[in-house]
Amino acid sequence: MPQQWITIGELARRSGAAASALRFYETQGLVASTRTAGGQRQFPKDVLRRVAFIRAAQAVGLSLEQIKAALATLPEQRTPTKADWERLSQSWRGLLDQRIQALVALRDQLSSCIGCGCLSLRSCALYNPGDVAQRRGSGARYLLGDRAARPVG
Amino acid sequence: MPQQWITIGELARRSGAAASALRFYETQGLVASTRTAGGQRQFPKDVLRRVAFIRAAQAVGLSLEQIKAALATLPEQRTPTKADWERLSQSWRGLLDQRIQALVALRDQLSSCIGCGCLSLRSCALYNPGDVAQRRGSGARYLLGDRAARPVG
DNA sequence: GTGCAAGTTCAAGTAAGCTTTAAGTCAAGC
DNA sequence: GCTTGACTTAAAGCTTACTTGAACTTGCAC
Repeated sequence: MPQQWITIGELARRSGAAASALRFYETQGLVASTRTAGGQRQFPKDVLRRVAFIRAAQAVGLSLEQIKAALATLPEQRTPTKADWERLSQSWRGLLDQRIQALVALRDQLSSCIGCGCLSLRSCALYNPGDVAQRRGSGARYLLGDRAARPVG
Repeated sequence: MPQQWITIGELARRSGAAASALRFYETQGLVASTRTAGGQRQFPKDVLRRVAFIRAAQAVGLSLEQIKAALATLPEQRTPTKADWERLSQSWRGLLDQRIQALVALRDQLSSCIGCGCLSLRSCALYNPGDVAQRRGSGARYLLGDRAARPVG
């Protein structure tokens, strides 16, 4: 096995994530490293796959918390098998399907609103608080709406 | 004209937005009010429609900044006509279409990845930084990706 | 053995869209 | 005239996912 370890700089270059992001991931328990005698991080090479996974999951819309949970279901010591990846990918597909459906429903509502002119009335479905797409919450918005909206007021 | 003005509490109840949110909207210039002699807000009744618009636009995924810009294109003094609403709705439709397309593309990529097993390799399109769905940025995430991602590093 | 890039930690800053809190004022009913 | 609920402001807090800065250390080449 040539070159078992990589530095944070190399990991950053090869994964596309900033070194500061990688350090942040480590504080959050998403990746792990050992240290050199001098205290610098040594990442095992397969952390590259892990970081790639994190970025793909983010593209799907998962939070780091959710990604961490997903990573926790992967085998710790052995390289994940195709079945492992498929399992995760399947759940991603479901999430994407849900989001797409919600957006399509919203778009269709919008289309019918254009037709009927109800946009200026409060009888319009678009204007009533419904469970469409994403919701507001206190603090940041969540792409996946995995946190229920607080009762208003 | 019975009951020309409403209090912030009534507006909150009827619009579904929290009073604190309405005050925040006022600081951001999204809604306006006059004051009683005692300094309490008086909202014109048609601000209800405006707030409904804001919430609908948020459901579509617009930021308050974008909503403010959209509101600025509405006539200030007269009640917006059906044509006004249609114009805005049309642009919303386009945005929704774009987002749906991006998500569908992502889902399809994911599907083909499940088939080919490439999820464990970095040749997978999902793993390479591309312009799919939403992007990370510093700070909050944007549903619409209307702000370019900072260069990594 | 020196110079410099690349690494380290910790704290604070950033973004959006609010909510919460503190400390007080107004309006309305009795 | 007093209580009570609704209202006021300003400032701080919350959340996620990082970045930035300061102050310093390591590692490698020459």
